[in-house]
Amino acid sequence: MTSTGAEPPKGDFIRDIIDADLRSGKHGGRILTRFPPEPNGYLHIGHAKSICLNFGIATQYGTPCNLRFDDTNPAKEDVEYVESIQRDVAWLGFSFGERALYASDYFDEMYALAEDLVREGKAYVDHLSDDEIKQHRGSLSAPGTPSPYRGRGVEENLALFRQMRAGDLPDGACVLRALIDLTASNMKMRDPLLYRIRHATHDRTGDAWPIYPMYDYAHPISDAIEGITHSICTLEFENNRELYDWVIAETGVSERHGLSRPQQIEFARLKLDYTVMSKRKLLTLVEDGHVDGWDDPRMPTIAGMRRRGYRPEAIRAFTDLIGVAKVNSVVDIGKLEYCVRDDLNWVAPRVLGVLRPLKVTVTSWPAGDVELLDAPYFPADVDKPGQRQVPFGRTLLIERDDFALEPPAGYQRLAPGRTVRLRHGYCITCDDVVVEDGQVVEVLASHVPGSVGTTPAGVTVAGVVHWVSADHAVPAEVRLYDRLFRVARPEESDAELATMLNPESLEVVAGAMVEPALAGADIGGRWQLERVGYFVVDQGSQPGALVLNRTVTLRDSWQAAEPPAPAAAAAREKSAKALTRPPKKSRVEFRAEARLRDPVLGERLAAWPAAFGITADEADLLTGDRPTGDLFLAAVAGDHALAAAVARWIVNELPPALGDRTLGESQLTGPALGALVAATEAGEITGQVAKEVFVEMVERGADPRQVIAERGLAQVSDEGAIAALVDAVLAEHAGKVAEYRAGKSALLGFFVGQVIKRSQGTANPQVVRELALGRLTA
RNA sequence: UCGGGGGUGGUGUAAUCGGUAACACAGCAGGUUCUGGUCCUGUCGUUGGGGGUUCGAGUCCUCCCCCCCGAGCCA
Repeated sequence: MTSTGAEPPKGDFIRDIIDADLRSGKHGGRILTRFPPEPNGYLHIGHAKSICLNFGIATQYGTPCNLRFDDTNPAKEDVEYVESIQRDVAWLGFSFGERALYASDYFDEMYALAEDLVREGKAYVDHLSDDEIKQHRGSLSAPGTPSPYRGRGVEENLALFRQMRAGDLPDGACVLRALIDLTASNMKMRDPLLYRIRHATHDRTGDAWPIYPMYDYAHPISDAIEGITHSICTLEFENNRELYDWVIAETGVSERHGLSRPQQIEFARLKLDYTVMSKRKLLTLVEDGHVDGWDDPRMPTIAGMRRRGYRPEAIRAFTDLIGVAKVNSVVDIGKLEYCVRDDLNWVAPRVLGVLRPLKVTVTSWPAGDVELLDAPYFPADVDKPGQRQVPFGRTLLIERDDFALEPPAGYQRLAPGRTVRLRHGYCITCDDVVVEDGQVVEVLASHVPGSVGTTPAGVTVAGVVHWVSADHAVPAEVRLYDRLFRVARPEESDAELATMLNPESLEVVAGAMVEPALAGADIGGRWQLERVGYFVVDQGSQPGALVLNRTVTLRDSWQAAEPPAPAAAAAREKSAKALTRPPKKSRVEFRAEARLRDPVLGERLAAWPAAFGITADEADLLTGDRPTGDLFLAAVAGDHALAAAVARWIVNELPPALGDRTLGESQLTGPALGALVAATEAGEITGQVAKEVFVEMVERGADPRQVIAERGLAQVSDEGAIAALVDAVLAEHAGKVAEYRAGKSALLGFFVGQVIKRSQGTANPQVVRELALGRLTA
């Protein structure tokens, strides 16, 4: 059993970063996250992922998580949304302190900081129109050109900005732009807009502001003011990170508040099969009447899922299940459904209800007689108390699908002459049927006396079916929901949204009959109709007019054979963008150009393969710049016998050891490298030790011979010494030895690794391998 | 190299330093069962491709391929 979400959250790359920051004391040991929705729509399952991430981290590290509305664009935002968002976050099970926060609370400080930027010459007022600004921004491959207003003096800029703020200027008259770099390859850095004029009434600040900050300005400042440490957002903001850092650095906002600077971290947003996630498309569905509002049970909104009967526990379990990463991916909706079933299984009482009734007359049962049968609300494996009584009489209703005149192979239900168990009741045998217009309209059956709770000897039941007593059952309207779209990836298609909708996403069943226990069911109550599915009592349900929404079907391994999974149908066409993308210049070409500029490099490329016995590929890599080649020459010195090995070291081991450093910044010298390679080639040290020493040579100019001598790193090839280590390791891992002998030969690497580790890397790996192999096969 | 980010079974996510490719979903085959539910068991994957370094590569080097994001006064 799983469910209840008591398991510790899985680790992910974001938590790894946080743990590392905690260890290094980067934020003075503080952790603070935030969830920053714009109140311009309802929250959906994708937001739930972000909410569970941010609030989940907060819970895990024992810190708060801020709910902050990014309310910087009054034209699009509405209080209806801020209310729904707070309701949804709370429903998901998270609290956000005393109250929600608002970016608009920081408008004063944002403005003051912007004035400072102007004063420092880091921002200017631009009068270009939006079209002109676009033109001047250049393109992905062409640099931008300065606006004629870019060189304006500080005083003039300040006066103009104050006019903007005072409301003296009409919408669109001008904007405040950061003065950064119009040639930046990151378009976000080409003098981004900071403020625009909007004479609009804001839900919270009213008419106090005729100007509003842009996201790229407001967001980092809001984070910094609140002391957010890890500002988690989705992948499409990767390009914004440079600007995020610029705003925080240039305004000095963190320092002004005595706080560490927040770090933006991006993760892949959630995509789900058979639905759409963009607010615009969801809004279209609502506005065009394809669904019944934001909380339509087919909607992927939190409100929709709530009305569908999902519990927050299931949604949290789902977000745990799918994890967090930087890879764009599409989660199949079956995983969500799995989580919902796995959750409901433990909490939903079982009752009987028939969607499409077929009349059964128990001819052996006296008319008017009613027996009350005890029926537990939960099966034994759920182990929860509670039971009710279900009335049994002469006239019953069973599911139309549970009777077949000609049962197909494997059919475990009622058919002429067959006996089935009525769940919690008697076994009945079909004796005859009444047919009208080719349709079976009634089954005539006889009950097996004494078959309640036990199956009498000699009776063979074909299966168990659900039923209700016709005289006692309660009518219900049952709404069967299915996936909203019939195509797996509607958002990747150019087709009209409406044409991709699943016409069977909602089927209203009018004539359903459920057992009397459901008559007074509370709104929001979750039930399992046995063998049918999980249901929730709809908010529109009334006494005498019961309405049930199907939350999710039961897993059905019987019908599963019918609908084949259309997995392959989701084949994607190459994107138009990818087709027009210009080919990238490769590193080969880059090195070739360097050699064109510097003839010496070209000469080296031509001469070295023959001169030193190295491959053409190695020569290519060695001759892309001077320092690399110089290092090679210095290391080889006069000893050409070492040349090939030196080349391999420089090609394969130098880049990772260097990391972000350039060769010039490292402490590595040619003679030292030559000595290391010589020692390695001579078998004085193992390759592993050599790599470790190499790192120290790069980092602090260590002398290889000295390090080897001082630390006793000489290679050990003595079989006796190694054998002792091998035996010790094998003895310690007797279980794995058995696995190895049972055929798991990949374990050899594990044993070798253990022995080498134990020898501090000095054991001759070939000898270790041979000895280990010998012992294991002995 | 326009810049940035990615590529592990059908799906999602893992894999300390280079040392057993793991967990879950789905699928398939069984078992248990008064729900064709639950539960249990088994089964299915060598990491986008080539080359290289290494005793050993998902992990390091290299070449190639593919995908995503970026030119809103949206967020």
